[in-house]
Amino acid sequence: DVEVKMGSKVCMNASCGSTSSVEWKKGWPLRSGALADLCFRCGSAYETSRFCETFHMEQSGWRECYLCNKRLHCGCIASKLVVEFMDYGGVGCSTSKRGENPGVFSRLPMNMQQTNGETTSSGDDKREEFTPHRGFGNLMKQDNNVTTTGYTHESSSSSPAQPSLNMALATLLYSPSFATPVVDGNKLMGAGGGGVASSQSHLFQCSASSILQKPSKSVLGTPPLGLAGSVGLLLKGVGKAICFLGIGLSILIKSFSKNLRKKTLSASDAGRIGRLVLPKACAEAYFPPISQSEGIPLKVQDVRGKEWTFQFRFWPNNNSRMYVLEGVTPCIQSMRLQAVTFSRVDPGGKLIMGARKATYTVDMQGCGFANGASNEDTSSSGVTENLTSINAPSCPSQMLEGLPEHLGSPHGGNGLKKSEINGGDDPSRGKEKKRTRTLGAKNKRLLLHSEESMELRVTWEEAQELLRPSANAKPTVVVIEEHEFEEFEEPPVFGKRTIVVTSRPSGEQERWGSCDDCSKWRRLPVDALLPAKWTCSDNVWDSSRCSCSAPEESLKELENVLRAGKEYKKKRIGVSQTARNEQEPSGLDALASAAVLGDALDESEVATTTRHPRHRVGCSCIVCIQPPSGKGRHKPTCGCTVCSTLERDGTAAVDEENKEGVEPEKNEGEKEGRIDLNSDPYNREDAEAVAVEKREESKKSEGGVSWGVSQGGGVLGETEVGGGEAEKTTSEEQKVTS
DNA sequence: CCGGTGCATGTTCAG
DNA sequence: TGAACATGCACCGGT
Repeated sequence: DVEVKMGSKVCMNASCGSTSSVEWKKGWPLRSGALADLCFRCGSAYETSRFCETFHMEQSGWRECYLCNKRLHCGCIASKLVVEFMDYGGVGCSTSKRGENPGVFSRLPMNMQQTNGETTSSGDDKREEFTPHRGFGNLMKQDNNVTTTGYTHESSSSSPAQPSLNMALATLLYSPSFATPVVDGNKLMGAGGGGVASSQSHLFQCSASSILQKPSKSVLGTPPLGLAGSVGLLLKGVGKAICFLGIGLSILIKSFSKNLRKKTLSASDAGRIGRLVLPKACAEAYFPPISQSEGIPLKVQDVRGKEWTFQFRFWPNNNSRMYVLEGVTPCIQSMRLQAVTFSRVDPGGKLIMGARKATYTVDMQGCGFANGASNEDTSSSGVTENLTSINAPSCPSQMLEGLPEHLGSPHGGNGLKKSEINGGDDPSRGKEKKRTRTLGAKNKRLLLHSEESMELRVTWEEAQELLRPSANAKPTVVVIEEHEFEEFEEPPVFGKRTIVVTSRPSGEQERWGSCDDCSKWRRLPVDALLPAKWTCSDNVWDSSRCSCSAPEESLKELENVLRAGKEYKKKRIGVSQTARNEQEPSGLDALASAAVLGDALDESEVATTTRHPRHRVGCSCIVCIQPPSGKGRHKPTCGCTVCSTLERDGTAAVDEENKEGVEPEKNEGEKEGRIDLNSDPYNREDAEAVAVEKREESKKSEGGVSWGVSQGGGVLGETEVGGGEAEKTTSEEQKVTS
């Protein structure tokens, strides 16, 4: 079993990854039926039961063998083959149990019968790769009858190869509080099982393989994600993730290998009922097998380590099943609070901002304007009201705990005044909870439209232009439906808007930024990235103009450009546009409303809903503002605000934007009074026209803030922003050619 | 009366 | 045509 090849293999121990070894050894069984390649060192450790001790010492999941007291690692791929979950609680190692289960261990390859070998768990993204192949799972099934703990694999599976999760790994799915999940009416474990409540017999059968092998349009290639900071949920120990992304109302169910499934949340999913219908294939591939309709509780961990418990169950449906996750509302809502997802779409580099109303508003308030305050400080604006309209979270603390940690960003000191938004209050979570219960939709909207919040009125375009990846953010490229997204661990920051001018005959570009104090324009490196608050003193690129007292450079070229832009803007927008802007809400409220929830600004559309009789007229909850599916479904070509908004917001929007090449100006013109998500957030004419206006206003006021509200520094909450090239894009979009 | 639960039904889509 | 899915809705229990 030892190969003496060098250089042609990679040690499949993710903690090692060595490509050279004097000897290559075989490790755990792979899905393909082959055995993992291990370098000599890892292979030796594996063979001698020292794998865990060698590589996983610091990881959780260690247990003690009930029989021999040997320390066992029960969370990794190798150990699951050699760890037995005792009916009466605790675990036993293979050595101790072997005699009881010869059917299992006698079939294990190599020394696995004797090893307590452990393999990688350091990289969850590798886990599935190391998953035993289906045949092995079947083999292990035989053991089911031997060491049954009462968990009987469903024989009437709707799928002949119904996958089952490795219950060894799945033990982590069950919290101690669910020590007695009902499956077939039998307890998985007796009391005192310490949460170890399963039979080893249900090996992770690589059930997803059917999906993997049969890619569909919804099974997409993606690099190992590790969730990449997205708002995700990890099925602990299973190497699967459910990723709630703010992009649209989508749920990405992805494994850590190469498959990814997206499920756009329907109104039902995100509605007050709190039930999320799972695609059957996903449910059977990624979730534990269930035989009873009442299902089992699933512990799911989000990327912040927060655990959620959902009830995974099914309903009989025709002759099949409909799998649902119950109790997802708090989680989804929590994600809403913290998850505004910004992703860059290629080609085009457009930032797609997926946001939900509550989320966005909260984030916006809580970040750039919060002076470090938590963004759960929804304050008097009642931004969490919308949650109430759906479902009060069962675990508000979770909602709150999941909020962004970046609120004290150094970028956050400028811009809108928190006190102007929330009255200077810094309510506790309890307060927020209280408000959540008491404020209604109308209150919220009224408040957001109030004068206090006027400074929040940033247009969609403006908001997009201000978003930048945080300085140290390194994107993880995720491919979703053939479009690459850059996911960032760090939330975006609000940067200062600058202008790139291509004014020289050589075509060389220049970037200009204005001082927040004196409004003088300063020439910057073309790749400069200004913080939200930037003054002459921060001008490290030009020592002669690093003070507000220094004269401004000749702006002839720039001003010509800006003037031209302004004229163009005036032509295009016209008087009606202005009037519209005066009447219609704009800015964050509109943006937030339109982003996901549909254009709630169009009250008439919302008010006429009859889809949810229990919802009152004007209800703007997520259920009511989404176009119905089924009978009342809107046509694909439906141009109503709800449909268009949802399309724009979701990954569907990504497709649309790329496929259709929507002309922003046209759409903007067509949808008066709305934040048009079709519009190009970097509409350069708009940007420049605005720039001219702002510039002139600034000049008039002698020292006013150049860009009005544009300095909102800080960050959005749990946010991803396409940003590795944000500056590039920004420069492109704001480029002005003379 | 209201909200939760479980199932039925209509629609869409893939084979 | 059947499977999958979204959601409508009847029923039931709690308030």
